[in-house]
Amino acid sequence: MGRWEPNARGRLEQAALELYVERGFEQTTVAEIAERAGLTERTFFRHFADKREVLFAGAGALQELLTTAVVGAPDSVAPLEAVATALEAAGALLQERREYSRRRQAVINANPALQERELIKLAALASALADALRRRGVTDPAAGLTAEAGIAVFKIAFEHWISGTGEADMPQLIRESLDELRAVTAGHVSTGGDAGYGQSQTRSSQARSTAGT
Amino acid sequence: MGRWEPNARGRLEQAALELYVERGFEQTTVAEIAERAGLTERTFFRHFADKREVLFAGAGALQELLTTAVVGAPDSVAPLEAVATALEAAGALLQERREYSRRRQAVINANPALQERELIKLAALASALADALRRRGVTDPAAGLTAEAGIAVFKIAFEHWISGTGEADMPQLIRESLDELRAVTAGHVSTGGDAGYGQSQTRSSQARSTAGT
DNA sequence: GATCTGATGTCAGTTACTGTCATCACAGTA
DNA sequence: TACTGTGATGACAGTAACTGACATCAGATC
Repeated sequence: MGRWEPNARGRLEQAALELYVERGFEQTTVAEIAERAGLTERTFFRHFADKREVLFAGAGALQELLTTAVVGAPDSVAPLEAVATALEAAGALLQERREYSRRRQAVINANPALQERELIKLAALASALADALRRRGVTDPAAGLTAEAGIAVFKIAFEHWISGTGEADMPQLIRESLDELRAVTAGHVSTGGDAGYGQSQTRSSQARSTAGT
Repeated sequence: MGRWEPNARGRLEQAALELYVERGFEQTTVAEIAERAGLTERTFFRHFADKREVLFAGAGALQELLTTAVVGAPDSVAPLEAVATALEAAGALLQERREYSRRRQAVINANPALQERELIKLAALASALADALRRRGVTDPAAGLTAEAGIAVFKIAFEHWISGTGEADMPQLIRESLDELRAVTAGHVSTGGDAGYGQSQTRSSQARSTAGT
């Protein structure tokens, strides 16, 4: 493989995922990844900030998609609904690369250092979503909370999707997860120090049973 | 300082925070921390898994407090309320060490690697909260969503508290943040593919204005 | 064909982190 | 008092992630 073979970055990504699957993340050295891609260790670090980042190259595009969708939603759409619709679109995209997502997530789930990286990417998504909401006129702290709630909904739906047998539909799972969140948070809004207790938890399980297929 | 001075772990924690504040996290070597604590680098790594972990020694106690509070809450209390009450107790605890929290958070906010560690600690808290809820009989996915929602509420409240001038009361901020989440998520629970749009976002800002002091 | 530019290779260096074994303080015990 | 076991620490060598500096090469432009 000559020095100027095309798509060095893509070759590094593929080699890394292969090796992480074959022998695990920690048991793989950057030198090995580079060698399989026909490059040197130094070149790896020119394309990716560190050994973990090679698994998260697509995060930028996802963030772009989400923020564009939120900013572009009609004014009449409520903030959380705008976020939910954007997440559904992202979910539909993920669904097109199901096997890749599975393999990648298996690697991440097997390594805490990779989970840390995933979490900060999700936090960055939440931050970008909050910014997009503010551009829609949503004020703080509602913007931040709506964004965080959206990411929580996505996380739960994604977990369900990735661990399922393959039948589940991501946009639908996201919608169901959102319904569940609404059921779970529905309750008396306190007006001061003393809280409004006494609500049965039957409420959430009832809502869940009606939210399904 | 002799070889067997007491509280080696505590000395390492203090030396690390001092140095991270003085010259920054990345500009501090583990050897320097150990030297200031009167120990060696090797001993540092016997007490802490890595250079970041020294800032998160208290996470275990916090998790203990939260899960105990959730499991011990009366049966009549709704899941999200049980979580909120536990978070208020944790917030009250944090408030007793405000200056320490401030310094520590400033260090974390200045370094992405530390933010990653903080996020995985929060994720662990969410996971522990979800487990505690399941022990109360809450089913999935409500347990996971309620826990994630609780952590989101806490994150927003904590940000507000740490960036404020010093007057704010953590339990109250948590309660207000929860109210805001309830306002933001309140809405039509969809029963299928098409979503119930058309809700004005005025709702959330109105709720916010009434939730304050 | 000369030159410029950007991607890559080479090499030396720092530092986080680990494995291994020696050493020390202290507690118990005869 | 001497002996012994135990746990914490020190000393030292080694691996691998990551960085800085400079050389080199392929292709585009003139």
